[in-house]
Amino acid sequence: MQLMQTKREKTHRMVLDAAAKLFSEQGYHGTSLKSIAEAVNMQAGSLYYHFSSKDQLMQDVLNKSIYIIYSTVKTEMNKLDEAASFSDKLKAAIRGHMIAILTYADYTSASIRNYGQLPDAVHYASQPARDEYEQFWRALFEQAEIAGAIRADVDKHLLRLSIFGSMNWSSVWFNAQQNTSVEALAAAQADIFLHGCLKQGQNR
Amino acid sequence: MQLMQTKREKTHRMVLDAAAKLFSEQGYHGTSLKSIAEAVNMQAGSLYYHFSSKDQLMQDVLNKSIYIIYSTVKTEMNKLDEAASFSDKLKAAIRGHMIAILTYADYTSASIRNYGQLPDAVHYASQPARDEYEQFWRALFEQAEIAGAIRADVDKHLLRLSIFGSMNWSSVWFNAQQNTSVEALAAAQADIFLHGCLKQGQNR
DNA sequence: GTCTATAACGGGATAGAC
DNA sequence: GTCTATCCCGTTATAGAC
Repeated sequence: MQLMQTKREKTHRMVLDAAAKLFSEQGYHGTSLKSIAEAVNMQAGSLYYHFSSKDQLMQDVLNKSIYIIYSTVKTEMNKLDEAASFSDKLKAAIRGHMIAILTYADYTSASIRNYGQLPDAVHYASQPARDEYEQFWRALFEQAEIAGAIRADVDKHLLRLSIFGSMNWSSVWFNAQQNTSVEALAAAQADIFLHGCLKQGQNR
Repeated sequence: MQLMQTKREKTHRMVLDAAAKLFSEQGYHGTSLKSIAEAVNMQAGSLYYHFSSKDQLMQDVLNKSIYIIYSTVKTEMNKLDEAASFSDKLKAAIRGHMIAILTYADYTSASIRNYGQLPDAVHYASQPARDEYEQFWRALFEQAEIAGAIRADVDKHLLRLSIFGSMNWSSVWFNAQQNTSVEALAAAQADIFLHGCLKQGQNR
């Protein structure tokens, strides 16, 4: 086991962190290699010792972002015992996704905010990992439907996309919010999607 | 009243339409004036007869996008009679926002997807209009709270942001979905936020 | 109104010194 | 490993012809 990082590995990581931050703030095309290099006190040309191209850099940010999100969600799901209800599972999945998104905001928001605006090659290279994660969510709602946990007239497909939209959009506004914990936020998100906002038995 | 458009006005609009489409697909920084000009069979230099700069072009796209969304929402709200419940109002507001977003997808998605990735001057110039629209939604939920329509333990602020996230994210995935009408989609969105997805009285 | 030509600049990427 | 120097290309914007 090799916990000590070589200088090469440390710098590699610092560059990737800086790239993620700038890609998330200014977009892929709005970020120059020079600005990434400046963020780590280097010259632009030096980056090529660590990365073969700007595309490669973005690629690595994307892959890391998807890995962080999916593995955090898996961790939260694994905390559940076998008798967990659909509500518990959805809450855990949302908690994992939100923790990942808001804790590793540079990576995940770089991924989310540049989605669909990247060179085709970069986009396609990250598609398989994205699909695999999406498949996890599809399965979650399919199981819930089979178990009879969700209303029959709710479109599962739309429900999933709605939840994704809410969660992902939080990476845009979260910085402004210092008062709420990520855990509380995730719980409140889940509550809205599980029970809606109307007062019980009320329709006004 | 002047319905006839001059050639100048027609071309101006065609250029703006092309810019909105490309800004939405490739982002502000990823879009060159040359590609906008090509989309309307012109040379890049000729655009400057109609617009003073690339920033100005983006500025106009943003303003038009916000105007379209807010005015469509107002139109839907005005269709309600005075006795309308909070449910009716929320449904109408969501319907208006969704109709605007999905019908004028080039403009609205150019605005949504480039949010926070634009030059400061461009961003700030559109802030007042954005704030005004946000204020409409804030007021909607404040009235609902006073009227006792929403659960006391629901965070109004988060609820609004969640709904915005869901709606805005739909501009990312909607192209893939040809089977559902915008009206039906909006109604389903509203239903999820009003009533949640759980089967009544169920918590599994 | 639109064209062509061009100025002025910044971008990604490479080569070789150290 | 990082630097400097440089190549080559695309970008925004302007000027003047038509």
